[in-house]
Amino acid sequence: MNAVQALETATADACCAPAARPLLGAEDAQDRARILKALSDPNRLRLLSIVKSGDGGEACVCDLTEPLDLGQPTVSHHLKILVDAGLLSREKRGTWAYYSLVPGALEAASESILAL
Amino acid sequence: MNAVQALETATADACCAPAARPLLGAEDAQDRARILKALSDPNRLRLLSIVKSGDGGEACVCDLTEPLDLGQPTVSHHLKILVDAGLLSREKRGTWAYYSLVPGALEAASESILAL
DNA sequence: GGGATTCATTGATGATGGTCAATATTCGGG
DNA sequence: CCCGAATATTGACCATCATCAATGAATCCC
Repeated sequence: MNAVQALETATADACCAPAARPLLGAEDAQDRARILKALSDPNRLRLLSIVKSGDGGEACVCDLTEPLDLGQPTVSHHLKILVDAGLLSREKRGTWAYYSLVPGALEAASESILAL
Repeated sequence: MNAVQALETATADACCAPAARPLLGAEDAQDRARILKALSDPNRLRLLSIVKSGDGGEACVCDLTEPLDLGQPTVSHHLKILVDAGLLSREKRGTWAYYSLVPGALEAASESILAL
């Protein structure tokens, strides 16, 4: 289970609870912070933006290296962080690796802020 | 102008643009990342949660130190980060400092994720 | 099969961040 | 005016992070 999946189960649990004493539990907070940390880098935000608006909702690494003015290893590193956070999914077709948004992941992250 | 205010003007500019080449500009990305970075720590999320649910929508430092199991200087440090990010506001009454949510700030942060 | 291409991984480095102990500051009360 | 309480600030320490150069792994094409 990746980070976004953990987040969704956690927020589902919290939806009907009458807000006990520690309003936001330590574990829940850690789950949410994990996702938000992946979103807290400007280059990663731009990566998500490019992927989201890419043709077919996807983009390969070669499309992402140039507009960010970063080295290819650095871009791969950021993409890995986004995949590990459950925000992006990776599909390898031939020599190329195509990244696309995980459906609902950004909405879940957004909700984790509103539902504090 | 704090970080949330900069974020609001930036997203307002982007709302009607036909999405030029660099879909999310470097400066806009940096503004959004600044807010999200303030939200990317579990203890700060819990601080926001406690403040939001506090009596009158506010809480003083003495109410925040114990439930987080952190030292008082650390809590003050986190609160300063949240204030600088434009998420919390500080009002000193007597010896106590009361923190409260800046209206619309969480909603703006949430939107900065959805509007990638 | 060999070379070229695309991407991931490793290792290193400088910068940033979270935490605490100690100290400073500000304010109310006697 | 001085004392105690609440909070902020400073300095230090260790961990994490963003980045790059170099290398490795997988795939396609001739």
